[in-house]
Amino acid sequence: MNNDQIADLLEAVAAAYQIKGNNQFKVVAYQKAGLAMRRLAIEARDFWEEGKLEEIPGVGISIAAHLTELFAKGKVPHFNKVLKILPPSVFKFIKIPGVGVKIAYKLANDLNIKESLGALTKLKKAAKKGKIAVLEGFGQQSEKEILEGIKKLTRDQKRMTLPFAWELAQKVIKYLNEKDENKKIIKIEPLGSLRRMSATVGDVDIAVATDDPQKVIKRFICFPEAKKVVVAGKNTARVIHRSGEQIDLKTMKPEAFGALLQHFTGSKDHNIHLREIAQKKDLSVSEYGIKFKKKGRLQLKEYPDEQSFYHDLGLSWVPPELREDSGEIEAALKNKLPVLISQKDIKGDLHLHSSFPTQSSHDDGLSSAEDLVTKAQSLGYQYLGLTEHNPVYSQHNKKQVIQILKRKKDISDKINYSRSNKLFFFVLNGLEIDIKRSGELAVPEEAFAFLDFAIASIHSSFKLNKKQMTKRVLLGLSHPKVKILGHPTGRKIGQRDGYDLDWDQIFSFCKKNNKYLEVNSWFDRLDLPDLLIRDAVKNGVKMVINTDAHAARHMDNLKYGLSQARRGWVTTDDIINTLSYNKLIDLFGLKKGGER
DNA sequence: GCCGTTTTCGGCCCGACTGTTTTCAGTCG
Repeated sequence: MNNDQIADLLEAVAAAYQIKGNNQFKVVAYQKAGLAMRRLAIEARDFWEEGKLEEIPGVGISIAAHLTELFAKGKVPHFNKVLKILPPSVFKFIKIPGVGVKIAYKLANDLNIKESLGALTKLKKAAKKGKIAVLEGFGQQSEKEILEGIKKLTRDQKRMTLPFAWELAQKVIKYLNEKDENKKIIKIEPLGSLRRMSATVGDVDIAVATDDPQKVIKRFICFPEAKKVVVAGKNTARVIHRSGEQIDLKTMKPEAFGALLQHFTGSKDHNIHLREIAQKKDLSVSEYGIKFKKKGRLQLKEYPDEQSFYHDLGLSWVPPELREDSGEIEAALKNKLPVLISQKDIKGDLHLHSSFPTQSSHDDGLSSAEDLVTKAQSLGYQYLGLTEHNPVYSQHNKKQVIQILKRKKDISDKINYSRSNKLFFFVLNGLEIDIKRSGELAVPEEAFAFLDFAIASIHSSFKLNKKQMTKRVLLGLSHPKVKILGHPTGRKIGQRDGYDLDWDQIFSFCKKNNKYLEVNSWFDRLDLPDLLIRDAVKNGVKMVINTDAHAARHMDNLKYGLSQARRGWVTTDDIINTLSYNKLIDLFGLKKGGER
């Protein structure tokens, strides 16, 4: 059983306890334990094998005992007994927005829809026949909302990738700022998972600090790419973008903007933890500010910015990317938050595809090597790595591959030696090489002489089991010229999960042999994922943040990989492309002496 | 059921919204 399945189980038990009317805190405890499972980057089974289940936050003596039974025997009779009271359809119903466990349970029983299969269709039918409105506790309105909820559910199941949401938000912000002749917008910021730079985003939420909310809202609902205005209220508005995505705007007077920004940035768990801390100090926190007890009465204090808000709770300001309640609050209380990496620390991009034709089975890039260099210089970099795909191995013999790579090397040599050294810019000649199913690299040994370094990546046979896949990756990484494991999990957001790897083995191999895990910035990869980045940091494994650009303009995407690194608590020291050119080639064993 | 630099017992986040209600329960973020 993997972590997500265990989370499903624990949450189902929580739901059953809720229906049974058990202690609500017991219910919450199971929900928390479920969430903790979803957050683990390492399998809970591994914790069990090491006897460390109780080290998972939210897992205590009792749940640990149940999980132990689960791993040892494959089932937990106690859970099965508890779950018997819940018809399987309930778990379909609670996915409908506006329907929680209680309502789902009532619908399942009163309408006699117990099976999971076809449950939503049956519910829809019942609603259309007016069978819900007549149930006790329901009415016309709730029936209508359930119908709309089902519709929304089918539409909403796909979350946006971070880059899509980010660019949409920037468009709205730019539009609002451009038309703001009277400077009504004092501050404007994205909110929620978007501001926290989570890899996927549900809705685009934007906050504006202003003294004239009506003017801003009037402007907002005229956004040319909006196809529908849902609501335009006094302080908030909602439109539907032509892509179908929802965009919310929230306004607040500048004096109180800090608490609003903080509250709606979340995460929910971060906020809950903050309020627990506040409570112990006899304070009460909300989106309006902090209430202090004064002479027995509560008095609200407002905050123009987040810094002063966090300060009054005894914390240093927490970067949004860290606000997941995964240790950042404890660190902020001790003023020991890490200094996160930022764009200015990046000295080069080591995963770029130029238009040089390597006769690969994958895509060539669209921009010439020279154009990539120009772009890199405009970004303030000192170097870049040209890493086109290897020539397709089934259609080239050794000699042909070497010829292609020789011509490829000429291009970087020409750039490196034809320019004035005063420019202080260098091209590393690399290659992105497929790791074949067997673990072999897809280029002949002799070809490596023409390369400065290589990235090894998996582009096929994703379904090997964990043991085979780990062996394959480690074999691929073991060549001395291979320095980087490209997009290490192989996930494609919204399309496929990553393949199964034994991360403990990968981490210790990388650390021992100076191999570097890539944080790939491509929009639907964002790979390594944030949780694994955090684990890599904890294990002392160094990484490289690359764009995998197939055109010069894609080199601007580095911010997305960077954001995932920040979510993984990454500092400059953890990332090798923050090194100067000389230090980098030293690390790669390429010290050439002389002017380079 | 979990958790602890005031606690191993006694607590456990806050406010808004909504619909079906006669004073509130359920859901959401």
